[in-house]
Amino acid sequence: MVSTLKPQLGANPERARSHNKQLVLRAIRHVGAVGRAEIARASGLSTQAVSNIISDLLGEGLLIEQGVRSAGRGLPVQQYAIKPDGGYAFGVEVRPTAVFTALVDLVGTPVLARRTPLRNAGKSTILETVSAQLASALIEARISKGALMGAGIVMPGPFGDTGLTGTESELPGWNTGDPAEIFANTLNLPVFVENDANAAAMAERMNGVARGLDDFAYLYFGQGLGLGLVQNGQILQGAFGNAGEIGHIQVLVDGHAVELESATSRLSVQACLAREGLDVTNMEDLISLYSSANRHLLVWLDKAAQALSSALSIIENLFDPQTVILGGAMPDVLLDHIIARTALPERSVSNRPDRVHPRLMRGTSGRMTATLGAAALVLHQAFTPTIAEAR
Amino acid sequence: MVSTLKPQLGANPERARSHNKQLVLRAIRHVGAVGRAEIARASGLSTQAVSNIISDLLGEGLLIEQGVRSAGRGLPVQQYAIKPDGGYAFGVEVRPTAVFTALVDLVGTPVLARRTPLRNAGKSTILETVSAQLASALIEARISKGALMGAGIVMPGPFGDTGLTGTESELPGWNTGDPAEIFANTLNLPVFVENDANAAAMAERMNGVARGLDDFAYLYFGQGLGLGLVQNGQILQGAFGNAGEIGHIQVLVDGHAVELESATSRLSVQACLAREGLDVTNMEDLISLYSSANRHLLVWLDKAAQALSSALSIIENLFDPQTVILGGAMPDVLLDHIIARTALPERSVSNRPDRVHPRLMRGTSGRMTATLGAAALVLHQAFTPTIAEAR
DNA sequence: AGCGTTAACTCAACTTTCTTGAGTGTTCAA
DNA sequence: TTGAACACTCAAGAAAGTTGAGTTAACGCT
Repeated sequence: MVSTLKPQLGANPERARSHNKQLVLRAIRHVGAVGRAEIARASGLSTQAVSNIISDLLGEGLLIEQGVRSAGRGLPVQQYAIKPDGGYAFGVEVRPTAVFTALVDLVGTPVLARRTPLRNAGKSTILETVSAQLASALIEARISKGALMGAGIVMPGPFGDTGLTGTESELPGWNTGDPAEIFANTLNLPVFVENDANAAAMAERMNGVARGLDDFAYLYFGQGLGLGLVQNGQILQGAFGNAGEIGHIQVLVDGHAVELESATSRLSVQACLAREGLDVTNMEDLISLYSSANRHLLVWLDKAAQALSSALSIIENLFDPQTVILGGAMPDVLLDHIIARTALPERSVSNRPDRVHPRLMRGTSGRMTATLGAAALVLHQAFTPTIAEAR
Repeated sequence: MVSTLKPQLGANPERARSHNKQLVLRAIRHVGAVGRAEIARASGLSTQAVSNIISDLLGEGLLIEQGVRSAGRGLPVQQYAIKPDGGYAFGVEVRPTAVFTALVDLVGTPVLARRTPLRNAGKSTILETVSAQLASALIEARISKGALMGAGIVMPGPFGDTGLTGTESELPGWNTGDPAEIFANTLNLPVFVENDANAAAMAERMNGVARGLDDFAYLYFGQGLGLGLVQNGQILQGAFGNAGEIGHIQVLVDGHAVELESATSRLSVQACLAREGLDVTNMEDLISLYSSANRHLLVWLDKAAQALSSALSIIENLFDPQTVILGGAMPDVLLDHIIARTALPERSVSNRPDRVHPRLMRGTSGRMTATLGAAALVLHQAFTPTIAEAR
């Protein structure tokens, strides 16, 4: 009867300070090196307040002084930058056969990255493996656990019991309990869980082609095809955390309606080439097929581009993003080929003359994208002001 | 070279207070009547802080005492509620042939609503008409201008120069300058501009079936078909304010790909019936055709439901909303018919057993939906905490 | 019926953090 | 050479939150 109040944070001095700290960090990260006055103007705070906050952050080892810049008249600007070893983030990508882990510093540079095969895909095996990898990563990088700000975990979605469960690539045993909580308890760290596409999008935003973009979409070629949506600088998660399940929508290829994922994904290209007797298991195989201009691969690429054009129309018209990024487990040359061949829909809100970004861009590809993205989730959190965050 | 800092507000005492005030108002609005302790728990503020804020809000005439409720042990709760005449919002919907206006009180109850025909669709004519309507509305309702919190304006999108311009129903002369600013200067009020679908979605969230929902989609039957997306309680606007342009995406009807809007919109049903020699100009005509079970109308409804099923699959899988609402310029009986006939996609993240809301619901329909939604934009703003709002 | 427990709310003192305004040092331009 | 522009610091003051003790009212156990 009594509808419960959704918790949302009020502002008290402590939270205000924390909010402002993150605001300052974000501003410094955004431009690499800035002075206090500029931050003050952008944030609506007094220079004094910014000065105090920066001196705090220096004390916490999150910032370093970064020389002076004399900009026209007046006292030269004392600039500050993020201190790379001010903190670290642990990124984990869980797959049915292996766990990928990476350690990333505060500016997003990978310190180490590793692939660990799994004996089995059981929940406890995964938790043990991740724990062990975290411990050994800390030792290898000579970092204290206190310097770890958190862990990002990439797991195959969708989460919970949906109409899409029962499909391939699922991990058993994770439908009960909140994965984030389970990992948080095991690792004793703040944990953020996302799917591969969302994580990849954040990686791109932290240190890739989407740097500084607040509204974009990321199409992630994985086992299937995932969509990561960033709106206003935040990942769009949906009511139950399953937004971006684009793989199952219908698109047109050669006049026929097919599931998008069946035309553009790693499984799709493997299946297509397997029908022609070609056994492709890794990215190198694909690259060599492409460099030899394999006809079947080119046909597949053409169909993938067609499917993508439909998908692009939907994404652009529904989200009106600054750009759409393509990346993931697909060689760069193939992504570039697809991008070059994808017809940019004319009837689209994105077809505007005053664009500054291309409508379709290639992001970081390769096996570690999502893992680094997992770590990027932690960094994102560290650089995002907290008050008024609803969840 | 120097990338500019995106302004984002830091927290100072003044803004913290304003944030907290809105938080308290929102909490009270959400449940109708609450006590201070409960708000304190939900917001993470002390009861003392909430008490102080409430006494402020009482002084400003935004709240009224709402009796005591004895809930178990302890001192009975002194409850508070929004004071209806604590403020008013003006809603405007601009169409090429007429301007719709409405005055709404702080709890969302319409005080008056009106349709004013336009001599022409020129910019100055519109501005004059809206100004005049605002003035006369204040007089008629005996409200001082000071009690007006702002104006919401609904205008046909998309905004700016896109691949979709040059189509029907546009207003000339609004592509230069920011419409919000122009109206704000003319009316001398805070102004919020949105398209019809977004406004309707907010109306539904304020006082309709989406009350209390933070993640949902609203399909608005207007001239065409628009999609209003609410994510985390906020309208999803996209990078250039044109998100939700769903009318032009391709869907399948009887195995053929067509533009969604050509199968489900007012223009579509009019065109379809006109081909059969039936001239339908208003909702009453449609209702009588429906009650006489007109074959052509039933065929159209069937196709609309088919198209909608495709659209629903896309919306659900991309946004993972709590529910999808149908409303707008279409009679309730027709909306209900369409909803009953729309196949709910099985392969959808929304097809989950633990749902609490239906996947498809009917919202408020009728000519004034978007106009009331325009006013709801103002209310929404009044009830939304401000710190960390990025735009 | 009496009395201890529970819970909402208030009062007054205290704390945190921000702002303000005066003052310092550096640079550029007239 | 001088003054304006600008970044930054210092110290005092102001705003808004928290804390802890005290008050009041309802419930429930004896």
